[in-house]
Amino acid sequence: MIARVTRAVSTRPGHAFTRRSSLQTYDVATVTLKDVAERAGVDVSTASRALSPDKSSLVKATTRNRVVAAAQELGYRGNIQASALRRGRTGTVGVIVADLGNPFIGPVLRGIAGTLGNRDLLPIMTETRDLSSALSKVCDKLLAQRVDGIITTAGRYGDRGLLKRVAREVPLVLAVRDLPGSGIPAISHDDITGGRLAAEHLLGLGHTRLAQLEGPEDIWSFEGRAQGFREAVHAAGATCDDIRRSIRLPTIDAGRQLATELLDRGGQPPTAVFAHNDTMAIGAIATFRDRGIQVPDHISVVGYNDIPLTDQIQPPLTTIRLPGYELGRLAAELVLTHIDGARSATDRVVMAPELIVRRSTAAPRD
Amino acid sequence: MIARVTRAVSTRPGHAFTRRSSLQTYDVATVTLKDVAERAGVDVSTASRALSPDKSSLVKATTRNRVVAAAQELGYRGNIQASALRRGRTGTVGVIVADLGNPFIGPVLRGIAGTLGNRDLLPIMTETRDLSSALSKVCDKLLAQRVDGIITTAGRYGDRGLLKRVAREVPLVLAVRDLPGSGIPAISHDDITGGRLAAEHLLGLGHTRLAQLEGPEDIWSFEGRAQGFREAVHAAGATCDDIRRSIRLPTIDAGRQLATELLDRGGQPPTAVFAHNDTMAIGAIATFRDRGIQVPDHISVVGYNDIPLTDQIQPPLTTIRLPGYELGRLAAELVLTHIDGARSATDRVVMAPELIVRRSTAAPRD
DNA sequence: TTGTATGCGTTATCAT
DNA sequence: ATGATAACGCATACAA
Repeated sequence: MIARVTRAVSTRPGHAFTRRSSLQTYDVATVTLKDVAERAGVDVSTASRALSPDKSSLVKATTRNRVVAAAQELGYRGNIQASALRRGRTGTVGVIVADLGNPFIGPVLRGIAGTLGNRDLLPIMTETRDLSSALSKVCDKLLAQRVDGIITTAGRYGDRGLLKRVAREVPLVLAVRDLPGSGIPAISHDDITGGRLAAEHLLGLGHTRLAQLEGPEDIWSFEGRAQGFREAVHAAGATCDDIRRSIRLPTIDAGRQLATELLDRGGQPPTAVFAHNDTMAIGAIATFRDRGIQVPDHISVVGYNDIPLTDQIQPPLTTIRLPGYELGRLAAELVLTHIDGARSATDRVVMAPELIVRRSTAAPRD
Repeated sequence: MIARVTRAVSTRPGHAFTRRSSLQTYDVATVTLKDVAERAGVDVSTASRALSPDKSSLVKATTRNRVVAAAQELGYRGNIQASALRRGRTGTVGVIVADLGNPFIGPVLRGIAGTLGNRDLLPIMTETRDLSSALSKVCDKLLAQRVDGIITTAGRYGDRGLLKRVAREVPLVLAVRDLPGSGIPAISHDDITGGRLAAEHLLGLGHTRLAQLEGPEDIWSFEGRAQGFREAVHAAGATCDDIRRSIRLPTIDAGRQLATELLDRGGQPPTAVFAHNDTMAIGAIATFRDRGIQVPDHISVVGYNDIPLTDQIQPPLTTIRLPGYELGRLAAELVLTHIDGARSATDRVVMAPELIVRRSTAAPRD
């Protein structure tokens, strides 16, 4: 009944044997197409055709049924590795994220995984912690795995050369973080407008001394936000204090650091702050609280992303919504069309930001 | 210089050709071991040995260097599919999670990915949304991918049969959610003690009318928490109102629903509530706030997991810490030892919970 | 409609 | 220390 039993040993790969570890015994009794074919009384090629979704029409209904039945009875599961070797498709897509700890990434991953799953592809997940060295290694690994495509949310400007090279080998899609001028397909988000929305909201409330806590340099999303915010503030004749510092990841801790720097800078403190993402905003609020500065009474704070729970913190955070799930979904769809070799009319999608007003912003006191 | 150029066409798999989509051109100029061998002037078998970490000692230093140089120059990247087919190892581990949207899962995934990466394995990620049907499909897919092992955080009691079957085919490790009596290796967490700690904390504050908002049934973690909490409460002679309802995922929304049910139940409301995880706790607090019930003044709330940001919400949440990163790391290490076929003295690790007291709990008013 | 033959890229065995 | 060779499981061009 089982391949392992009816077959000579010779150079058979290790996993095909019943293996014994401490307590566990694995019956990796690999049922192959050959076993199915034998049981159905046909040739492997016929069995292959019968079980292949798009070739099964080439085989007579009755024999097809025999084959399918045999496969069922034996519990046959195609060997994707072998199939991949033969066809040049592995059914996997590499997914590269900068920081798995960022709550923003959950919905994005769900969007990706769900969409890939509908097409029977599986995501291989990797994290770079926003280190270029890690990105390089990770790309190598994914390429060695012969993934059918790659989606990355971890591209910095400095990675442009690397990613362009990767894009020549395999369909590559940038998600969240664009790399303008690279020509690499991207599903991103209009960060400039997002920054502008944040500024206009604060200006509309009457603020004139603003500041922004900038995310890591070298990353398009943050540069766009900075630019949109700064320009809108200056256009209104208000002042904008840019707090930038070489932080690597835009975390709560980074938010605390930048907020501290802002306060320690001396001079008139601003009455409103734009943090380049929600976690940094939360860190900043915590620092303000520690220093006895009330939000929004003494200082207004705007975040970015609208991660889960931002509406539950105190005060609920005013922020710019970035639709993570949808973005992940679109990125996956885009990489799929490229994998299919189809033309895509929409190689660059820029999603619209939306201002979510909650309680962390208010008119200035004076 | 490149395989594609110097080789006859015949039945060559699709991906080996330069492929043209809308704007993009892929040069998947697959450099094979054969190319490297030719360039180095040796046989493929020698090249293989030279490049294999553990066999490279069998080859003379000078030839090894030639091979390595040739590989370098050609940009050779081993084809893992082919290697997998031959050796029976794919270098991938399946990771199954219930809900990618749960912030708790980020650290766990990081622990897993990091540990696997150290050993040059890659995680393949899947989500079940806690649906048994999805789990079954996902296992099939992973098995068809011939993953070297599987780590799952998504096992319910009803999945025991399925998972036991899976465990017979491939090293399987349960993470977070144990399946007592299944004999499947597990890295879990002492949920009973966790529940007890929550109860003792509240009892110690003087509460006598308690309630718990229970997570989905059929899942060990939640059953353990429920049991530990209930027993400790009863042992102290206090009353424990168990709010259970068939929710599927323990989300903010579920927390709201259960809290609403608790309030609408009539009779004396409890003065303290134990929610089976942090997101449910946050939902409950939101509902209480909507109803004008202050936390902790009118009612104390304890959560579970200590997800990121629980210390930033208002009031900062008292909770039971479950060390996600560490747990993921241990799960990955365990699956690695089983993949290596080594015996593991520690097939069942139960991590200790820790009470984190913040501001959402206080003595009852009366 | 089905069978035969071949090769995908790699590694293990055997022989040299 | 190295080379020749076969086989891993599958899918396709071609013949029947």
